[in-house]
Amino acid sequence: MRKLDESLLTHLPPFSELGREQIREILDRATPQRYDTGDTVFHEGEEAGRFFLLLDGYVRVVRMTAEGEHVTVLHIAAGQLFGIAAALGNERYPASAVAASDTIALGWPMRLWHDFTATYPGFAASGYKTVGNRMEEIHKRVVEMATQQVEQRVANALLRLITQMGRRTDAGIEVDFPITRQDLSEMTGTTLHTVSRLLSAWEKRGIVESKRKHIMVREPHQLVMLAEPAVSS
Amino acid sequence: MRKLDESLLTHLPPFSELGREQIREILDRATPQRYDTGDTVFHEGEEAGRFFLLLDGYVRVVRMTAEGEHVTVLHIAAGQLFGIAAALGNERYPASAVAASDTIALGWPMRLWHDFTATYPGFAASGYKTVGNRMEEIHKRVVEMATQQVEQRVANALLRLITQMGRRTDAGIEVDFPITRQDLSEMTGTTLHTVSRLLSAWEKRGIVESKRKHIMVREPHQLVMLAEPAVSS
DNA sequence: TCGAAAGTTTGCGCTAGGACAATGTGACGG
DNA sequence: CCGTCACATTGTCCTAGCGCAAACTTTCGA
Repeated sequence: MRKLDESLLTHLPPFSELGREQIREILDRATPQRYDTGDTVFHEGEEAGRFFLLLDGYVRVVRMTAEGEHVTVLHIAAGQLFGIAAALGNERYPASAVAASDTIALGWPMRLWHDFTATYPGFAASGYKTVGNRMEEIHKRVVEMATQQVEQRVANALLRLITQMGRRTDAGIEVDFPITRQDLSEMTGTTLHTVSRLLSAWEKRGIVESKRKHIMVREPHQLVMLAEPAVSS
Repeated sequence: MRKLDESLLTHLPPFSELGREQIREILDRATPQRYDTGDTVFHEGEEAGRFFLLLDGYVRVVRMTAEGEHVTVLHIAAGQLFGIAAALGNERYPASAVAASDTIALGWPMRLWHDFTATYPGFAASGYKTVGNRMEEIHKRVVEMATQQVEQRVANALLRLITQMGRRTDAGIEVDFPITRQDLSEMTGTTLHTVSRLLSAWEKRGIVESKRKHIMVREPHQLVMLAEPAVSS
């Protein structure tokens, strides 16, 4: 296997303060891994043996209920750490990680988490910042689920997807990985039927455009309007 | 003001590994503070100037929507750290903290967070563990809100309250701080009316017993049954 | 090239639970 | 002791959105 290039990491937050040799050390201990769309990187409840950096693609963080229903907690984009259970004092992964598109990740044995945070300046801070951002995002989810209607939640979910993992095209912004109505319903706590109806309605109004597994937002601003709670006055 | 006694902290996780003198140092830098029921310890969005340890009482972590609705994210019991924004790389508090009962807390300037984590063994780990537990709890909230009916959510919320902050009495387990239907509805994303109806129904069945601002669970096991998703078969 | 599987759309009926409204009741300050 | 306020209960109505069901379409493997 050929050596990984240092440029992979140099500009990423967890490593941006580090020198060439330090990055070399880190890379030499990493195991790169490919995952196809739908592959599971790790399972909820499994012993947290490794932590990861997503180099390319997208990963979905999913929890499953006793009844087998899936709930998507958040999405992770390239450049971010994930599976960092150790940062939170967990022995096991609290949720599953599933590749939302074909992805490449670097993995390290979890015991190195403590080495890395102790040794490399900025690494710990960056990791905790990541945790903080996710905490913030999940808080928002809770508030949304507690206060908003389904249409607003789906609009918000879609807006989040295009801002965080959208691909700009000449016709609008497209979600950068294959996504089904079912996926969107698992992000918003509704059914694929309702999502389908909403997307159909939005498509009629020219706000979105979608083909099987692809969703493109033509009028983000319109979607923002839909995402806001209905004004009564 | 008289000196705080070291025994306040010795057995609490963040400090359990520390010696007498270290605890003394920590206490000497703390500012104790009383809060009456309903007082706000800090506001969402406010600059995160201090972090706290709850010595006695209960604190509610609340977020507010643009429309002024409150959503209770979680509750904190005595012995726990809170307002630890710095642990997550936040400059501002991501939510408000409101005293759910008369409480006493110790506060430290936020810059000491870094000193404490660097200086005192076990302190950092304990703080991150706290964050991890809360993350886990919020995950569960998201899953509940996405998959369960209102009755199940309220039952779950009540179960959580009596396990984490319940007071055993001879007639059952009582929520250990004043709590209204409104409060419970803000924890579960429903209305106070629906909560009232549920509690009335449960009271008729002898599962709970409630007077104004007090809720006692007589039959926790029955409540557990209600908290589980309806079995169809 | 064809069939099956996966994803999507749409119709219809029903109900959980929200909105609105009115009344009841315990607590507390003057 | 009384008035007021905060909290609680309950009834009635109504609709968002789920469950169920059927049909359609795209993709992909044999």
